[in-house]
Formats: sequence, C-alpha cells, structure tokens
Amino acid sequence: MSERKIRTRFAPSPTGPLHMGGVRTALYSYLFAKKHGGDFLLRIEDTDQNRFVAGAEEYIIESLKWCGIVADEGVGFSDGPFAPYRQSERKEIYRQYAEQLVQSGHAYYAFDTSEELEALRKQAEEAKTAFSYSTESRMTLTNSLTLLEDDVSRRKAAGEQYVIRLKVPENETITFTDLIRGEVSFQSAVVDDKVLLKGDGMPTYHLAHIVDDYLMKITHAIRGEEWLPSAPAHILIYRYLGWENEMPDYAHLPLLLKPDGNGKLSKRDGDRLGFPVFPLDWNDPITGEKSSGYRERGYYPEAFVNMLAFLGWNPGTEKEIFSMPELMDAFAIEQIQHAGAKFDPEKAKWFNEQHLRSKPDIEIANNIRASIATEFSLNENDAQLSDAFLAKAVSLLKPRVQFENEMQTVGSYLFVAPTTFDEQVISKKWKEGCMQFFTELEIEYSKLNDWNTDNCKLTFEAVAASNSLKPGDVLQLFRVMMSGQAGGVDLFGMVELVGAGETTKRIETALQKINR
RNA sequence: GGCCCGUUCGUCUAGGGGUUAGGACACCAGAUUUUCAUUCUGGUAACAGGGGUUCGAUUCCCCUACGGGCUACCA
Repeated sequence: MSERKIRTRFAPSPTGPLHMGGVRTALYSYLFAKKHGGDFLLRIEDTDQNRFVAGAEEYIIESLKWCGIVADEGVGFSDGPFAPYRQSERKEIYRQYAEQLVQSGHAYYAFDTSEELEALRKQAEEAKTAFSYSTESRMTLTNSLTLLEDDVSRRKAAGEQYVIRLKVPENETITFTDLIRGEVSFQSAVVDDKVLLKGDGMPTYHLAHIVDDYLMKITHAIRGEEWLPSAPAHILIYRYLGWENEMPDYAHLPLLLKPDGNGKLSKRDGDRLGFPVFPLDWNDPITGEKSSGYRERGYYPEAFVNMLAFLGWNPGTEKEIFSMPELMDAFAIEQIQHAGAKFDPEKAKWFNEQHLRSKPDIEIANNIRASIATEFSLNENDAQLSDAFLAKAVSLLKPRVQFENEMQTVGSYLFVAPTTFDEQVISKKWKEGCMQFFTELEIEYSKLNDWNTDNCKLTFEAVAASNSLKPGDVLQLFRVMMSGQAGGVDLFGMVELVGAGETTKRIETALQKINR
C-alpha cells in the first residue's frame, strides 16, 4: 500500500454551513496529502435528501477556497478521473455492491418499517435497555433471514420498501490500527447491523464512503472522532467486499470543544461568547438565521488556518506562526493530539495579530484603502489615500490593532481632524504660557523646511525651552489638539504624516476652541 | 445503560523512566514610552486519584474517577 500515491479526501454533507471543526478536518487531510506529494479531493456526500440545505455546497467550496485549501479533484474544483464527485450523482453505483454483499451472505434485506423499529426502541428504553438491530435481535425481525425466500421475492416484486443491512458476525474481535490512536478493537457483538442501502435506494454513509474511497483510490481517510464507533462496521464492509488490501488507513481526529464547560463546540457557543464558529457568514435560507464568519470578522485566512492547525496539532518545536506551505512541510499525523481541544477565541485573535504584524504595510494599505475612502468620504485624489500616506498610517497603527479593519476606528484622527477635544487633559494641563507656546509653535511649524518626525520634535522642544516649559508640560495638550484624544499613535509620527498644513490648522482650530 | 476514546499550568501544548516539567495565550508586576499600545524583564500556575512494575515513575501496566463521542432508513 505504501507504493500507492497518497490520496485523501474531505467528504462533507451539505446540510448547512461548514463548521470550523470541519474546516480543520479538511485542512489536516489537505496538509497530509500535500506533505506527501499526494492528491486531495472534495467529495460531496449528499445521500440524505431530507437534510439537504440550499447553498450549503457552495458555502463549503467557497470556505475551502478562502482558506487556501485547494482540491486537486472534486465538486467546485476540477473534475478528475473519478467524476462525478457528488454522491447523489453516483447513486447507481452503490446498489450493486450492496447486492453483492447480499449474494455473498454478508448482508440481507430487511422489511421492518421505521415505525416498527421506533416502537421497539421506545419499548426498550422504557425497560431501561437499548434496542439494536443486531445479531441478538435480527432473527426476531422481518428480514430475508427470517422470511421464506418466496416471501422475500413476493414482497420485493410487490414494491414493498426494504433496506439492505450488513450482517455482522456474532463473535469476532475486529481490530484495526488508527493512525492517531494505534490499535483499537471491538467485539462484533456490539456493532449493529448497519443499513447499507436505504428504502429510497440511496446508500448510507457507511456504504457510500467505502465504495467511493475504494473507487477513488483513497489511501488515508481522515475524519472526526464521532466515526470511531462505526469503524468496525466499515472494516467489515471492506473485508466482505474483498477490498481489505486496498482499505485506506483511518485517522480519527479529536473533537473541537467549547471554550468553557464541556462538550463539543457548537454554533450556540459562538453566539453566546461572541466569536464565529464558521469560516464565512451564513444566512440560513430556511430559518433566516444569520451566523457570522471569520472572514467577515476580519480574520486573514492564513491566520484562521494557522490557528485551526494548532488546535490539536503542533510541530513539536516552539514556532507557532506558520504559512500554508510551512504547515504542509511540518505536518505530521503522529503529532496530532488524542484528546479534544478547547477552542480559545483569545488565542485566535492573537494569531491574526501576528499575521498582521508580519504583513508589509503597503499590502495592508491596499486592503483598507476602499473602506477608508468610504468611511471618511475621501476620493482617489485625496492625499490620505496615496500609497505613501496609507502605508505610513498603517505602520503607525499596526502595533495597536489585531485586525486591519480596526485601523479606521482606532486611527480615525489620522484621516480626519478631530472635532472634540479631551476636556480632562485640557483642564488639567492648560496653564499660563500655553497660549503663547502654541501660537509660537504654529509659526515655527509653518516655517519649518524639512518636515519630518525628528525636526518636528526638535522644533517642539526648542519652542518649549524658549517659553521656559518642559516638553512634558505641553506634549499631552499637543496630542489632544492633533487627535482629540489622550492616547494614540506616536505623536510626532502623526505630525509628520498629516503634514505641516494640517498640523498648523489643527493647532489653530484647537486654540480657538480652548480660548472660548 | 452499553461500547469506544481520552485525561500535563485556567486554555493550547512540549516532554517522556532519573528534567529546576519547557513554550504560547490569558493574567499579574517591573522597565522603557509624553499617553495608550508596542517592546523588554520577571512572576503566579500543571503531570486526575489509587495500586502495581522498577533502584527510580508525570512517562509503562491495571483499576477508579472524571470528561467526551457513539448507540437513526443523519452524516
């Protein structure tokens, strides 16, 4: 099996927006394939027509693309040699394998209705036991094991609905090696006779994923831990179909847990604690409910992916900031954690902050230009939108934000003059001589030839000295005049940025206001 | 209930028979900074419990506890 080309897949079902846990599963499958020079494909498992949600498939594809997870084959990407990649379009393929299993005695037809089974379950529950369609109960139920052959044919001919169930052996130990957990074994007695083919002719996940993985030459099936209990049934199906040698290696990923308390991460937690649970915004077409996404929240896809990768995996070194190619290189399935990982929204922000810091100013400037223009009603000829101005503004703002979309709020005063001034600072700091000082400063600034941070600062200090003031006496006031606020970016950096004209104008405006 | 998986600072984790049990987030303190932020330095804080095995267990084994998952003609 080791000579085979590595092929992994992500196989979501389009029943709603893709959860971040799902994205992580896709990411790990992708990284694993790429690490080993293999293929990664996207297969849509839409065998449950009742749970189909319009737009979900597109959402999944768009999410993966936003994250930079590119499938070599699959729905929404390029068709490969195993198309179609949507299970509903492969419906005809599955029945023959189910029938093959019946022929070989490893599966059987069952005619029990959902209502009958439901009643049995309820009954069992009341008796404080559990009903399962399995070795112990199948001989008491309505199926081709208990019915006469004629009866079975008659029922089928009459169009009676039936399912095909796996006939699990009575007393076997089923063992397989999970890539993450090592050897895992189950007693066959506890695995139930899973439905392989449903009454509507669609396969269940159990049959469909195996047939497709086999046909699509998947070598490694990476999926969530919730599948571990049904893995023995899957092993059996491979065995009975005669594909055991081609069976992919399974890896069951630990779950993503809610930040507080216990249990797996759900949409509710995001709403409750105020963080996104989905990669992109999602508007539910039926309920009209809106869910926010990382993309719209302002996360960089690289940061989102980096954060996700570290939820349950780490490279074993102290490096934490990784790009996608670096992740591909470092990824190792053995380094995946066994226990579930609680999601920490604070650390997620930190990842974004780190990626923001490492981005070139000009790149960020280009990203925010349009929204800055809208926010401050600027047009393309305004100096504030120039590369030089914006990049410098970004460099000033960068250490103060975690997201680039915060810049326009945090640094509004770089783009537009303040209209109000922090009264507290003024009343505390304003004293005799200040008026004289700022009047002189305005004059000196208007005469300053080489306008830059250092010269502005030097001039400021010189004027202060000639007025017998310490810089500290008037610095705070100057900041308030420039920004309206007590805090903010580097003062003389801001002065240099907005320029001589704007600086003297702001001094003058502030002076008039204070004088009143 | 049954079956399966899991358990190192509050959180994400490194480590792995002999370590001062390391890092990151968060938090706290100090330094720098005209302010806030940044940055720097330092700090609080963990091997679930009990039995083995061993000269020695956080590390290996067993049990218990706790947590999680599954137990559909859903995936």
